Amino acid sequence: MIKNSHHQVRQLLQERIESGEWALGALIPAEIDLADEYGCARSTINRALQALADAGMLVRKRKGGTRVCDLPVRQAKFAIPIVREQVEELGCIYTHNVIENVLEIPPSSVMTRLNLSSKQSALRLETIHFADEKPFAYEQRWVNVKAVPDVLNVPFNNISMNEWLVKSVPFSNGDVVFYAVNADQKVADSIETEPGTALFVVERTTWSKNDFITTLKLFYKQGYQLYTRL
Amino acid sequence: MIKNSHHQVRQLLQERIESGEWALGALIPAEIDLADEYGCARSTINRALQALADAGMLVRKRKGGTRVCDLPVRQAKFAIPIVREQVEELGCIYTHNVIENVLEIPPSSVMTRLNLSSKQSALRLETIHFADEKPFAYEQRWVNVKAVPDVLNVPFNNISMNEWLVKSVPFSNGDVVFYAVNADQKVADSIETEPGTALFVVERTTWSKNDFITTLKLFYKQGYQLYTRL
DNA sequence: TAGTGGTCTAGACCACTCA
DNA sequence: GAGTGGTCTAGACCACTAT
Repeated sequence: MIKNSHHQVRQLLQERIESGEWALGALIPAEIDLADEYGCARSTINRALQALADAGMLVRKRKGGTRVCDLPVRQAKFAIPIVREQVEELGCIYTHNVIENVLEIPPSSVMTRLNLSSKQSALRLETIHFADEKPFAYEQRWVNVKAVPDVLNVPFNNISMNEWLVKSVPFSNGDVVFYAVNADQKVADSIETEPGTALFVVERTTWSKNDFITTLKLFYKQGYQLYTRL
Repeated sequence: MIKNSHHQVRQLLQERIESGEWALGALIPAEIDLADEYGCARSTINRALQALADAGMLVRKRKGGTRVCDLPVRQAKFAIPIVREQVEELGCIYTHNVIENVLEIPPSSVMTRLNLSSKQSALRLETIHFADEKPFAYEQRWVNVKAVPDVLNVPFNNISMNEWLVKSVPFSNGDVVFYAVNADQKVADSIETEPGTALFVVERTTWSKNDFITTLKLFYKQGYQLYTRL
């Protein structure tokens, strides 16, 4: 009767789903029956089934029972990395260069994103990230100094703004957008490529409780790929 | 002493982390102590802490105790959608047009990805996806017919290959790569744009148990953005 | 070796929702 | 009303690992 562990039970149940023993949308036995079949407590079955439901393989309803998901959704989970870590994972040495660092009134698009009123200024940063002294990515960032006043006193020689913010405002929320864009002259110059080159762009805005912290665009040098697993 | 539910306990604990009450890397009280403090069973605390650890906020070790994660990793989860659903979410009518559908020996790059030996042929498909009759994305796909022989008998007028595969081989694994590319002449023609335009590309390979199923490239029309939440 | 988290159990009660 | 999953509890044992 195999070992009782929710991991093993989960694995066994998953195999029964993948093998097609239970068709898409089909009702599977109730927790008590499975507990009996596998010779374990109901709560062990419950943990396994909840995990499979989290993974999108099952849909559960009280009284309605548990069904195999009829419209399987492939979902991917990936980590939004710090640029330095991406570079170092490639086996390269990371450096960066802050080419702009000014306090000024942002354009209205940024004002909206950071939820600022019209008179407030914000910190504008432009940074080039290097891998082995070759340009890797170009970053345009605005920081809401009202939300993180300390930012004005940090010297960004050894640590990038990205990393400093992650450590100072650790568990913020955010949204992320990925898209492709043709490099304009300015971006092209920054990462030493031709204008018009297709670049992968990440746009990110983060906030914490009620304060908007920062918004940024990150233009990766051509050839960059974001990889993930289903 | 508030209600006992792992959801509520999780929320309360999360607030203590976000507020900075427990610093980055700091040790937090043991499960038993927290159970005592919140007046609930240890297993309730355990569920809450495990959830926070899953979310990347805590790191747990036997005997070592539970610590706030020192290097918070922002992770995002998103669903890999079916193109039809993406189009319909925009409020547009979805149609598609299969412009190629041939059985032939694939190039070696595809052969490797599908784990085929050199003599085996595979199904090559090219599809244009439309939103309100305007091109939305262009798809190049190879299908391993040995893994899904039925595919040869399916008429792809009403259902796209993507959807048929999702339903026929429901819970496959896969990897996904995102990047940007300049449109070549062929792709540009397919989605009615200029060569050189920066396009967002998704490359995906899926497999199930031991069989490789399909590999594809999806070129989205300019302006497409992939959105997600941290 | 001792303290911590990981897990299982048996029983219980409740919330939801289908018929 | 009855059957299902959601959750809590108290107790137990084990696996790991810091000291």
